[in-house]
Amino acid sequence: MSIEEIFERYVESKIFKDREKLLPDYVPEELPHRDEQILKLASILAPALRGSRPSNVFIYGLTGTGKTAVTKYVLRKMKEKAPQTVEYAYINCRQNNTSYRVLAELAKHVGVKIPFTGLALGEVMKRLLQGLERRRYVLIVVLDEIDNLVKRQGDDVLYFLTRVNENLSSSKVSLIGITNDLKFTEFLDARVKSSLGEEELVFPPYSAAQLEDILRRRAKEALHEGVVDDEVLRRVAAIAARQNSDCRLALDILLKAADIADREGASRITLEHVEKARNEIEKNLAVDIIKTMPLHVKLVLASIYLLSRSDSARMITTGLIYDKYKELVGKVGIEPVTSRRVSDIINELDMTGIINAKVISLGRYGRTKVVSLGVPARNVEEGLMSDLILRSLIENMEE
DNA sequence: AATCCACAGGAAGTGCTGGGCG
DNA sequence: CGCCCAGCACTTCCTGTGGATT
Repeated sequence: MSIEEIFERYVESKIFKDREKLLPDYVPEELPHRDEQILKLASILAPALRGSRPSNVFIYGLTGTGKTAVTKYVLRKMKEKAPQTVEYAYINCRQNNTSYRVLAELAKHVGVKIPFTGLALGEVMKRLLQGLERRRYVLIVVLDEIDNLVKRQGDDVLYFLTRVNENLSSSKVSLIGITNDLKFTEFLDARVKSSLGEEELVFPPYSAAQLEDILRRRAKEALHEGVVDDEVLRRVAAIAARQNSDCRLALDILLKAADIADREGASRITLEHVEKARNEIEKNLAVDIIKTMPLHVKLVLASIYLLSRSDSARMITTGLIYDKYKELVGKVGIEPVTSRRVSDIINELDMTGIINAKVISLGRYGRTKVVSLGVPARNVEEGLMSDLILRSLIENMEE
């Protein structure tokens, strides 16, 4: 296929009308099945329109339940209504996962320049305060995936932000904390907890039927007519429903399936396209994470991988992993990290979902963690193989 | 009922990076 | 220039513990 043909095919796609409408950060004009949450959030935040400080809000809900979309949607509407008095700052705490970065990001919204490293935290807070004082508005700060911040750094920043109004006369600050960890508040200082949780909002998962409805509406915007039928939509909805009813995943699969169909030059999306899309998403997720892991993390993962294929009956425990890891490290000729560190690495891997780890007690034979792979072994292999050191290591072991 | 294994995982500290500020 | 800052990857030292075996 020539380059012209590829471009030509893309320009006059038989599948897409407007591909952007399926991208993850697109917020549609209507958010079906979230009316209750929209109205509640709007009524909580409404005082900002008159220039008074709304209550802080805490939003719970699993991934892909529309928390971020609803929040952005409501704030956008408010800003349209009162562009002079209302301002909002959306900060994702997964990307900005340190106290410093969150404050620096916030300062940027207020128009204060903060270098990305070097300053003392207290200094950043001072400058942020000065910046806020120069303004006259209600600033609504959205801290998305806030659990990432608190678990790693503690709640110092939150404490500062909940009390920031005491030091301000012209501007006001409200907080919206979003998390998908329902037990999150346990980590919080009591004062922060009560202040942040002035209002709470829970986002229940979508039902399969609701997912299907959302998909149908979105497909209408993004795809040409007749490209998907109900059977395909139902299938996508069913897959997502099994995964905690994650709507983002549902849209992701639909997009990928549409991409595959488009690339093949098909005129409709079939169940096979959906199946391929699902596999590809699953694979990419794992492979991408593995590729970017630091060396020792890869080595630990390689140990688990090798153990799981050598003796499938044997339970894989921390001690076994550490022995294998030392063996691998020896072959490469680098110094091993301590077992304490490996224990942390196993936990890190567990959090990504690439492995599953569970503490169990073997009675007399101690207390340990049993580990298993959380994704297909070939995906792990593919991820590890992209690293030259790991590649030669694994190929040697297989002989 | 007591013991004791094989770790789990907390606390504190080190050395390094990449940057301030005066 | 010298000193300070935050963050990260890691070490050192440590206390805690579920439950099969004695």
